[in-house]
Amino acid sequence: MSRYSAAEIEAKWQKAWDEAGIFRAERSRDKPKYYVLEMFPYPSGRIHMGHVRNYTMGDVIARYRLSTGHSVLHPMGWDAFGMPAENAAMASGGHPKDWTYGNIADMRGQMKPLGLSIDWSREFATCDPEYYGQQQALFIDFLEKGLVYRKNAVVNWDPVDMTVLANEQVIDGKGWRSGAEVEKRELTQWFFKISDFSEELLEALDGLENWPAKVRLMQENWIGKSRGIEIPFERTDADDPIICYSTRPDTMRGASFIAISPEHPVSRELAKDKPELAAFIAETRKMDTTEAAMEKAEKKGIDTGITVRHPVWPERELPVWVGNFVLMDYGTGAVFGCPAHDQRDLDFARKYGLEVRNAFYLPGQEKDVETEALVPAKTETVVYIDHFAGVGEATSQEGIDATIDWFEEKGLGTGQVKYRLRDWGLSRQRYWGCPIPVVHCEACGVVPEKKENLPVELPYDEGGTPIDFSIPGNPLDRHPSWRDCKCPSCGAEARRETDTMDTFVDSSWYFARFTAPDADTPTRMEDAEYWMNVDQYIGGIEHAILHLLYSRFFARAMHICGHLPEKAIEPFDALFTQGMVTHEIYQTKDDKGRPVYHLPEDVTDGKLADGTPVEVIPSAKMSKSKKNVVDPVNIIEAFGADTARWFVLSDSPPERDVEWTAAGAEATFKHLARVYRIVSEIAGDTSPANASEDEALAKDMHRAIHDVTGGVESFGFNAAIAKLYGFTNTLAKSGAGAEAKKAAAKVLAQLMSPMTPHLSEELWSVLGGEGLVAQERWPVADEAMLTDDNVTLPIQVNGKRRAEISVPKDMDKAEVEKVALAHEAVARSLDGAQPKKVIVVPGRIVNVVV
RNA sequence: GCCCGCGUGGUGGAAUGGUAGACACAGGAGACUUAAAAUCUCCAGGCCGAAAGGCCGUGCCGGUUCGAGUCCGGCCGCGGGUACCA
Repeated sequence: MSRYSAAEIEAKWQKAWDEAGIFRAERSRDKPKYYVLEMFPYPSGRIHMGHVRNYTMGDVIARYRLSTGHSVLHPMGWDAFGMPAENAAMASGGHPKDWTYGNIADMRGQMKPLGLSIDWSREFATCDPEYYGQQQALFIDFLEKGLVYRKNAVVNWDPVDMTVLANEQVIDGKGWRSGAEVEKRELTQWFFKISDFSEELLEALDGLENWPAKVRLMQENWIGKSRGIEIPFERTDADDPIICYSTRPDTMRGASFIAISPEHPVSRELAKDKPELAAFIAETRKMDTTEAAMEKAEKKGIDTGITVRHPVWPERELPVWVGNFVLMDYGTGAVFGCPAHDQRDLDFARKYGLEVRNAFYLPGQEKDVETEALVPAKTETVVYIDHFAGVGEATSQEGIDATIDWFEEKGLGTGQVKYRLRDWGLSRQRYWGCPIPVVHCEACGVVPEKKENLPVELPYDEGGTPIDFSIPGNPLDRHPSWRDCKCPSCGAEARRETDTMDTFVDSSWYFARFTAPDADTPTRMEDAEYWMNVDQYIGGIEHAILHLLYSRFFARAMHICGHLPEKAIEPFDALFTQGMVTHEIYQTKDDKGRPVYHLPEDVTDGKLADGTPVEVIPSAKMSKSKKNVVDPVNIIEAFGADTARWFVLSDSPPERDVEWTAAGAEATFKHLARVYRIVSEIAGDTSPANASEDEALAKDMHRAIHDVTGGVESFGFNAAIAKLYGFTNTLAKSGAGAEAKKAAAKVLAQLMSPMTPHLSEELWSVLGGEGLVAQERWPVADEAMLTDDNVTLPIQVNGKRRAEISVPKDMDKAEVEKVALAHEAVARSLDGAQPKKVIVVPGRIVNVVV
């Protein structure tokens, strides 16, 4: 008997699968299809444990479906455009294209030893001109259907580097490289009309039954449907009213000011003659553009000096303020402030000495708001104070509805349904992305490139001179031979659009492209018809909103343009969001108390070489800066892919984070070596049959089939693996005859095969199995073998467990009650008291209530 | 700030509202061995107790229920997202 050599076994079986070509996805008339997809990786250059976990989970599903007789599509590609490639080129010379394709080759090389059941013939990268050319064709189709348009929008502008910054590149309001204070700048940019689909994207969430409820809820909140009202407030100094939007118009009595956005036309107009207002607006332009920064920033405002009339009590004049917290993008860019019923308004009012006036009280608590705003839930009952529509005691929702009705009847306002979801700005002022295929012509305006001229390919150099990425800004802007072109419509001199597309565009339709990666149109209908939808999509929870929402929009838009069948407008039938892989970090503090991280190999017995004690912090997200990255390549070299695969599946439920531990990996290897040993022994066993032992083993085997199958189908991989440990232990100790043991061992090899495919092939062949276990039909549990004649019932007295009885499984309730009450431990704990009630849950529990 | 999660032994975790701690790691005891490694067997939530057994226990406080890790309300801590990181 030889010992378990992962390296040998894994190379051998990967070659066998390759030669048999069993993972090539083929359309089949007589097999059901199954499309399993993991979110494709960004080619950073190294695979990490998170990738191993993600792709192993997908592989378990893909291999399981292969063995249940499906025609499986399990592809892999690269989300290859993006900032890091440009940053690398900026930092160390070189070209984003070379950097990216080099990384792809490296990562493919690191990934292949994992033994994933991927159809590599379908591989593509989003930076392949064949891919982004089709994306440009989609853009032109979207343009034709009115799904894309141009408007102005603000970006982060670095005034020193003269370049647009991503939010990530803005640190504490300053440019990450220049350190200059970042400004907002307005540019004309392209937008997808995703907001036209707000209602549809919201409603369709209900149908996504196999998505996590939390993801659907996050998307629902993101789309943010609200019913409110637009109310014009008459200006005392001018004709045009200021229209405010409110979802809580029932608080109207408490309105004490109105606040408008710094971008509001009225703000701009008034700023012309008011330098201090202009200065305030300029100041707000220095803020981060992120929502988090805006919300957390101190709420500031400035009195414009103008006033408006309260729409219900026109004698009340309300001051108009410009507030840095009012968003121009949402509603009308103007709100009325009701300090008594909104904490932010209250803080604002206290700061600037504005009036605080209640619109309602809580029943029986008639007191005015002082430091804490009274913000009732919509279902909560309040007592309105001289409500104009005569509402007294009512829930807030009733108050809101009555208010909206009253305003509409009087013609003082218009009920409105609004969505928080904004249109998707796709323009990026960067090189390494998909060029937006339009041309700007002085005579014809914005003209789409002709489809026969696609792809509009990124220039690699400029007339043989390499592009210089060390100069900040978009190199396409200073690339005349690419930028200057002829108008596709009139042929006059024109300028190519130099903005490229957001990388979210690339990842919004790749799943569709995988169904026909060689097609000379974005998709090929017959392939899309066969393979769509993705039956199981797997990826990180960090994509719960943007990527998934954009993909849902894209699928709809592609359907409208005839690139996807109607059934594919919700492209992902089932979604699973997996957790991260974490690892402990080794930390000391420098003399200023800042953390310093250390590599594991520099730490011995909790100390550095110089004796400094090191603090060990568990469960930190793996990152280079924290020096806690475990490279899967090292693990595969030391223990083999099967060990890495088994470990990332075994130690935590898939939706939760898993902590990588060296000890855990070693223990996994020992376990796999043990299975190899046990099965090798069984293969040479000749013991005679033993009826009762054979029967007992068979029962355990069917139980294992049942539990492992259930685990694999419901993403209970860790639970499935626990069952496999149990079944291995039973098999090792079983006194059954050789035939029964061999049968059980073959089933063990099959049940393990989605997780440890190489070892399973080896076990299968050692046991004399024919062909590849990867192609073997998945075993089916015999229901009759799963039940026992007797059940063990715990007996509780007042909810505390006191005894246990074993009774026939079909014994009737009265009989069970009798047996339970007769139990000595129950009698002791009753201590002569008469039970008030006895609850018997058949097959579950008995509870005696005293 | 706002939205969404998560919190169970020394550790990772298991548990359709029904015996909390399956399975595994680390640990302890033993077998085998000249010895070590490897392997095998057994023990193991905490406290009290010789044992039988008892009490406590799923982040904290409260509620619903015959029964709550699980459902509801309120806190605390951690994580993800927050529209130009992918």
